[in-house]
Amino acid sequence: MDIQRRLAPRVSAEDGLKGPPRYVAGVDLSPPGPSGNAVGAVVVLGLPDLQIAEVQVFEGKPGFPYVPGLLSFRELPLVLGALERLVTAPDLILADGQGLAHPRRFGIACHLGLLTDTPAIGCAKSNLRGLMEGALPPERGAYVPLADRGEVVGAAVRTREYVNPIYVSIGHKVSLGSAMGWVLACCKGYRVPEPTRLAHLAAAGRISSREPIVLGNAR
DNA sequence: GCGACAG
DNA sequence: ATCTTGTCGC
Repeated sequence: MDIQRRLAPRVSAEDGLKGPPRYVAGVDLSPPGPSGNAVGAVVVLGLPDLQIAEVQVFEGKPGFPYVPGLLSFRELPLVLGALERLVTAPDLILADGQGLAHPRRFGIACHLGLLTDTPAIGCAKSNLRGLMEGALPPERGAYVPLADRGEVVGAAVRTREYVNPIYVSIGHKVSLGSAMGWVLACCKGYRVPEPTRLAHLAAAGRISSREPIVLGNAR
């Protein structure tokens, strides 16, 4: 997509945060239901406690199919709808997908960061672009750079001992080193960061609005 | 041409 | 994203 190639140069890898973020948001989109509608969700957490500060959702019909490399065009319209309902402005946004680790260096985290002019980080559960430079040690916090076409586009980060890594890459207004630090600060016992994990639950309707934190495993 | 392919 | 039982506990 030409839009991605045109916007990619506007991504900033400089740290845009003065100190640690006070509010971190996670965003996600549910799969479409029987009606064809999906739900974009945003969950804002306070740092360093990771307590829920606010939850917002926005339901509608995705206007774009899932195409690898074009995820942001499917997910962002509904996610932005949820973000516009926020009262609590996040200092940092975590997206479920890639940032720079993308064929055109413009994954969903870059797109979201530019559109909101907010520091953003991509946290994907699987790899899309880049090869791990070496072996990944098994302990939490270990990481190896992801290289693609001679550039470091992100890192595979072990967020729990002995579990598969997540793929962290820059979205906007953040350095890779800071991004990895904040992602780890957001991981509390699960493979994925709390903000995106909770956004996933909120999109699925498993989190009502604000107060109760639903327990780990239920069906 | 072939393979790979975030959610 | 989804399809699914038993198995394991770093």
